[in-house]
Amino acid sequence: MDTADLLERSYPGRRAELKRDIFRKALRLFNEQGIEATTIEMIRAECDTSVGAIYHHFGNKEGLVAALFFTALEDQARLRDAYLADATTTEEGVQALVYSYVDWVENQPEWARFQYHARYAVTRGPHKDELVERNKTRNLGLRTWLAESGRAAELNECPAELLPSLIVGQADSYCRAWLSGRVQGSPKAYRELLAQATWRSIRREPER
Amino acid sequence: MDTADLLERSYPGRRAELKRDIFRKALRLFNEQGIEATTIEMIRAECDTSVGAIYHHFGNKEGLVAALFFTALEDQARLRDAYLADATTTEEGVQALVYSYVDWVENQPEWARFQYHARYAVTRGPHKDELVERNKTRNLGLRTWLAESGRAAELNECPAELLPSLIVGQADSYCRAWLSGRVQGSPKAYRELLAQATWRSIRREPER
Amino acid sequence: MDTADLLERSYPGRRAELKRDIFRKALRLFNEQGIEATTIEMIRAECDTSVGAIYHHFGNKEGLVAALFFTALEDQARLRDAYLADATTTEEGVQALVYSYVDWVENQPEWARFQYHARYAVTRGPHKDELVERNKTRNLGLRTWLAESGRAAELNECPAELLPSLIVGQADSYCRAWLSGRVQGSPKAYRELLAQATWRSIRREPER
Amino acid sequence: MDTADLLERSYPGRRAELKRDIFRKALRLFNEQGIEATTIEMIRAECDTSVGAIYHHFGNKEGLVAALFFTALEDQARLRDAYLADATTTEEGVQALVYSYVDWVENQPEWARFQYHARYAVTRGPHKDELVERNKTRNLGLRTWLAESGRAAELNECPAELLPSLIVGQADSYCRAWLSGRVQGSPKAYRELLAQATWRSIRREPER
DNA sequence: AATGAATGAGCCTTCATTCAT
DNA sequence: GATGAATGAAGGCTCATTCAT
Repeated sequence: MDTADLLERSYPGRRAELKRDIFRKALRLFNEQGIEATTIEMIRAECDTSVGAIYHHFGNKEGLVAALFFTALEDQARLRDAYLADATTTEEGVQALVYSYVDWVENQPEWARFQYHARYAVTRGPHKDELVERNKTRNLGLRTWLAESGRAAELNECPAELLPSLIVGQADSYCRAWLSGRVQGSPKAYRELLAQATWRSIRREPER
Repeated sequence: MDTADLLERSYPGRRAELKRDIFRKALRLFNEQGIEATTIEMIRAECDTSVGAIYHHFGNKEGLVAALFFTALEDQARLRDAYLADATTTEEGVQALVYSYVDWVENQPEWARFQYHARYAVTRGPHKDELVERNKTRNLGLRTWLAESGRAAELNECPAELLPSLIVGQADSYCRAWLSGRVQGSPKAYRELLAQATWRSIRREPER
Repeated sequence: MDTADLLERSYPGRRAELKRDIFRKALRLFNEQGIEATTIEMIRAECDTSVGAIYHHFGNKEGLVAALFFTALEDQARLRDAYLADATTTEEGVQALVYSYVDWVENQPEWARFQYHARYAVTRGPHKDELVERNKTRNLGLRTWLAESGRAAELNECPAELLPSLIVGQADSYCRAWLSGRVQGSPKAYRELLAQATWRSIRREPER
Repeated sequence: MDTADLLERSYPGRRAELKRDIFRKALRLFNEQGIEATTIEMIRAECDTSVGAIYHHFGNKEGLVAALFFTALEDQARLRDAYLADATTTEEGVQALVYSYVDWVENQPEWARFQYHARYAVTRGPHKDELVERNKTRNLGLRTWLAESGRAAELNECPAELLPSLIVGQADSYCRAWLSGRVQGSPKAYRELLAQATWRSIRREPER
């Protein structure tokens, strides 16, 4: 599954063709040049359209960035929820979170890269409220799963606010390194190692 | 130890007073407004100096960002190496890495926050070569420690490129969350939990 | 024929009205204040437009200077080729070159003055290659005429690279003096004297 | 005779060493980079001195340009007057003017090149009155020679304001072409051809 | 005489956005 | 819906010049 599929999934139909084209090209430019360094004119040139058309579809530059960002977040959550649905035990659930994270980044490296850089801009921009709103809805499934009875018994005691970092921190760290080219090995190739390490670090250890 | 101390350490002497003042104020503005959104004029006004003086000392905006960034990296490495020097066992070494990371972020939250955002800019800007160069020298101590005989025997087998993410990923993730205000608990308060989790995830487990 | 005509000839049509206006006003300012001393803001104020419009049409200041310069060169060549077309003998050809040079400078003193000062800037700027290119095409007619059979027999032997200076040097020198106000007499009033002097200096003299 | 000699001649003595060094290096920079594009800082770096020292010796940038310009003009006039002193006939005088012009440009190409570009700046700057003043004194010898009885009888009738261009126009034109690299042949190699052409163009022709 | 940090007016240029066609 | 010329606020940066040391 590649970028085109992701877009077709998010914005289906023939009418939205130009919109999807702008999305695709803007995503590439934002990653290659940086969000601030990418001008509307560059996007216009790449898409062979007019600045007016871009403003017609996305309102303004921040609107385009936010739209891309939300698309990325929601696609990532979609995969996570799909993996989580198949997990029965707590260990399988943790594995699902690590696998889905790693797999999504490797399948959608452009969207992943963009998401890392765009979060800062969107968090401060006029769409920050919409972001908070969407975060809530999007993470409902995850919170439900975490809250299921019996979880606490299988995990080492630890503050709730620490848990997300313990679960996804190592995978996240490696994915960032891979996206920035500091390491070569594909995240997917290490997903078992990452999931096992994570599980060892948070499971409740048997009493001696 | 606060920001002023860090600066006095990096740029000692009376002559460098203005330079240190620009540093301090620019750091704050970059964090508050964002690097791109902070203008030279804002810094000038804050320091009650002239644009010429800023350019005289740092060449240009990118030079100022790079100087701040290198200062942060080197101060962070200084603490890491100090902690590492006291570690004897491998477990203590891993603990030193986690503790120094967490402690530095909490002691220098402004520098830490800046460093996260500035890396992207410096990596792409005209100081990228200097960054690579400095990275090499700065991390010599760490690489030496990691290469010491006996390490492999105490750690679970894993690719070398994966190890840094396993060691520092969880702490890094939590520090980012704390700096951005998504969590409240101080990183230092969790440093034992983080170090233990890390160690459990990478130590070589006894054969059953 | 004045500056307005020259421009209407070079950039015809109603759409180009603003472009022509910028041209006209910029030419005057460049001559009055000097090219370097003329700021985009001065041109903007004079044309009652926006800086953006100037950049939209000419790219940047160097682009505007180059556009003016090429317009001058091409208009001058147009007149030269027209005069040359009517010449049959070699003497008439030389006369055509001197007359057209002198007449053009007097008819278009602003363009002539500008051309003298802009050559230096364009030769060193980013349009230098375009200049070389255009020089070739523009001087095709002249080179053809000079190469016609029989020329050598009517002229004193002299190196080819010296000939242009012999033909146009005196007229050029006087035109510069006139444009800078060092002399009063109109170049056109002296065009016969200049052409005769030139012809005497290069014609093949009868054997004694 | 080269640039160093010219300077030793104009500013003799040991104390003036730094002054001469600034002169030499500034001349080169002005020619290589252009007068406006050369900054005081560039000159300072080249001379390994301080900006203060430059201002101490020349007042300001315009003062430095003017000092260089006057040095060039006066050296050129010195050679011209020396050549003229040896001429007895009118033809020899014209020859002396052409030869001295050509020889000086070839002996002092840097000063010649500079003089062409600096005239414009000095003519408009605060030293313009000094220029007019100096022109008068400097050209006394030339005007005396031109006014000597009998000249008119040997020259074709022509307006006085036209004569300088007739005499020096061709040589000047070729020298400019040579300095700008448009032609290769050394001016000196063509000095006889140039002087002869000039003489044929202005001498009084025998009645038929 | 020499130094060089400091000044600050002013320059060129960019670019998100608008709006008449 | 589409176009792209026009807008103009604002930014980074330069550089001649000054002056305290």
